[in-house]
Amino acid sequence: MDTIVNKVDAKGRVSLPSDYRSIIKELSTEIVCYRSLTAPCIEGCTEELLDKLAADIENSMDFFSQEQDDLTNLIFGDAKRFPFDSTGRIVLTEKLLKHAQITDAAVFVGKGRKFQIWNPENWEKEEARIRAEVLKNRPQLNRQPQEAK
Amino acid sequence: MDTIVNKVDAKGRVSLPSDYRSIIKELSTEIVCYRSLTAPCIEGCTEELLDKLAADIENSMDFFSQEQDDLTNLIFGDAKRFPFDSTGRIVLTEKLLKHAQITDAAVFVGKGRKFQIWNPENWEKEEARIRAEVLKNRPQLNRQPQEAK
DNA sequence: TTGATTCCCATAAAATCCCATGCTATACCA
DNA sequence: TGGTATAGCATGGGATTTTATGGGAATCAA
Repeated sequence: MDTIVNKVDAKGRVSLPSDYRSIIKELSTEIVCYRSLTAPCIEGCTEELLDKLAADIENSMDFFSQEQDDLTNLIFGDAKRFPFDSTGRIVLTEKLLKHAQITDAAVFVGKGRKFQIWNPENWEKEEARIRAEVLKNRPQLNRQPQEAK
Repeated sequence: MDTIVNKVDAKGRVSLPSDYRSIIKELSTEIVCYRSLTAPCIEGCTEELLDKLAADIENSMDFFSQEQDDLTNLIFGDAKRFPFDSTGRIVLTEKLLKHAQITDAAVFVGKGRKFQIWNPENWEKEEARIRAEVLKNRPQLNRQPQEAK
């Protein structure tokens, strides 16, 4: 999936890029979005994926554990269904937009079975950071001679 | 399922958020609420889920244990049905409101197949606590650069 | 009767739907 | 090859419907 920039209008509406939509549409007509735990962006996925995550949590821990309690609170307390209409738009909430610092434009970034929505400038920086990180950790990928330390 | 803040009026009435309602409505027009065992909040779910919870408790513990007895007594002794009217409101009892320290506003927090109702300030603190806790226990989730050396 | 609880209606605000428009990429034809 | 028609998409604006919430009437209980 490509990274795509779409406008966010005054009502908070964004078109879900059609590539993203068509993948989901086989299953349903809605996605689930929540604030990323680790980055200033929105994450989106299908409800199936979220259900699976919940089931994994339930199975991997003691049923009455504090940790499980915390995780389900965090995930389901934040996640919300976003049905998209016939023109393919969803309406993001204030909470999500604020977390991702999105005002009038949003970048969709594919991440396998989920995707992220970023403020365009933030994504630019993040992408640069990721590139630098990858090159640092895997120098064999870098076909340029290593001049700098 | 999101977290949603609604007002509690002088009669103790609260609107059950429509997202919550629509999920339940397929089955019935009422929910079951009880005081959380572990937190200063109200828990709510369908009657079906409560039955399942009871079965889980029985399976996960010695059938004759004092512990199981205590747990089932606590939960079922407390649980009460709350039908919601045509406008989607329920009327919470003094006992529940007091336990959750709720006066004039209540936040609904989704929790998978059940949900919790909190005093807004208490939830804010709880959410912060959970986020910190989860990030601490799962450092691999934390992609923030490690500045300290 | 009095106090409390339940039901019903009214309203404002917010969420949702629908249609119109312009753009872009692709296909098709000369 | 170049030019044009076409279909799909993103986007804007307005109309419609839902939802939350307040107040009051009706019902029930003590």
